[in-house]
Amino acid sequence: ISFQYLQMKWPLLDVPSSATVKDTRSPSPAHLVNLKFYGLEKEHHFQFLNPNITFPLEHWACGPVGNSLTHLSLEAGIPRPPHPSELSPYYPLSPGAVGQIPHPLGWLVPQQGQPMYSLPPGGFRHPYPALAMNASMSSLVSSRFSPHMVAPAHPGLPTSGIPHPAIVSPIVKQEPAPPSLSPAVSAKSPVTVKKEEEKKPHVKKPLNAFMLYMKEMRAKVVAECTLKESAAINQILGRKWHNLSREEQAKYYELARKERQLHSQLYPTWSARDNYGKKKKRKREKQLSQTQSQQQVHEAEALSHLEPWVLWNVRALASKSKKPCVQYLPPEKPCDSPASSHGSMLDSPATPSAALASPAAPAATHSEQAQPLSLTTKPEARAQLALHSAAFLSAKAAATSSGQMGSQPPLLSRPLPLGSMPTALLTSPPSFPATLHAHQALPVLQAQPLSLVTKSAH
DNA sequence: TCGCCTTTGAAGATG
DNA sequence: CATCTTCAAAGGCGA
Repeated sequence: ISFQYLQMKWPLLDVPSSATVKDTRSPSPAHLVNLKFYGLEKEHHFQFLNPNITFPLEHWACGPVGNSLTHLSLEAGIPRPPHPSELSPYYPLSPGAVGQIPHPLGWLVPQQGQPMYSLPPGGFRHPYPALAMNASMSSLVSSRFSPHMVAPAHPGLPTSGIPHPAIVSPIVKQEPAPPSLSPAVSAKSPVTVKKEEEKKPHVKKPLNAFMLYMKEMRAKVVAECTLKESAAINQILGRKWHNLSREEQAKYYELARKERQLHSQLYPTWSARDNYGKKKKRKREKQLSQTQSQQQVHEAEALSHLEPWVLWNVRALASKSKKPCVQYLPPEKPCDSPASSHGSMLDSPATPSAALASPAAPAATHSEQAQPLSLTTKPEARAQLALHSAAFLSAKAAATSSGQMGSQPPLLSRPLPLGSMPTALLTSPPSFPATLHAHQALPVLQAQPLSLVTKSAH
């Protein structure tokens, strides 16, 4: 099943011809089924699927009543930004003049109305003099990447002292001459070192493809929704991301790759590790307890004699131990995409090393390279794909809160006869048989609308 | 005021 | 090597 799914979903895998590049989310049977039951966008119908929802979803009026998210529909009406190679009004110089580091996100500018990498009030001196500078480069670097991590090619150049948006440390912002720009001091006391450590600017991680997508689309989604909560918006964006065509996603993967590339050039010594612990988190605790809960589930599942619905209850209990949180959206339609983290196994672009190893390939072929779909997809991932169903996703949504499931094996690994499940539990069944197709499962779901989806409801 | 929520992806950490 | 954890953005919300 999983093999067929992959083939349907990713024809390029076996036939990497250009003809197959288009419409990669092409009509697998599951898609057709989804379209049949969910409409062109699953999101259109969530209200019908979840008639009893009483939480935030209620005031989730995005656009005209009845439309819900209709016009959030991806392909419908949301203009795609021009490819970097197309742009330019905002960045007059040719990419080649940008020190071989063209602004990877320049096309976002006209989209957002304001530059993604905007110049701070008062302007900004280019922090990376080694690079040829123009408006494009300047705006890029000025927005997110701290200049202070970069060893100046011309140390003598005056510093403006203008704060950099990407620099988190307020101390550094007020520093006329950041430590890293100062001449090396041969001997420093531990105190001094520590002090400078604290002053060390916080260079943020480069945005990944999804983050770039969110950044671009958030405003649109927010504009069309009354709901402003980012958590909700992000759920929408997550789904929209999955609904993007492979080519559209490829754009963002490519941009992200360029971001990383640029980032690594700007901050050769920077490591993601540098930012570890920058955010104070209690999340750690929560995730640990979540892991423990998952462990309980697995332990229970190890008891193979348990009926599936018993296992489901076990899972429900495990989920209770988590902090209540709201799911703003109904479960995702089945097989719409691999979904979630494990979906990334399919959707992800080339590995960083591969991506970096191969410089920007011609657009035509690059999109193929940019999202190669894992020929190396792991067996368990394929199994997960095969087992995905609307119900499972529902269960997943209810039982997880932070992507833990993304790396977990499917909770149910054997076919589950629907008849064996208590009717009440059908409101949120753990899974359908792997052999049961979505079009078989969905009517059941509709007949028995999924129960609600706030985790706090339990 | 701080951290959580929520999403995906990249990368470091861990076993 | 596989899995887990953290952090990128965003803004409302609760403590």
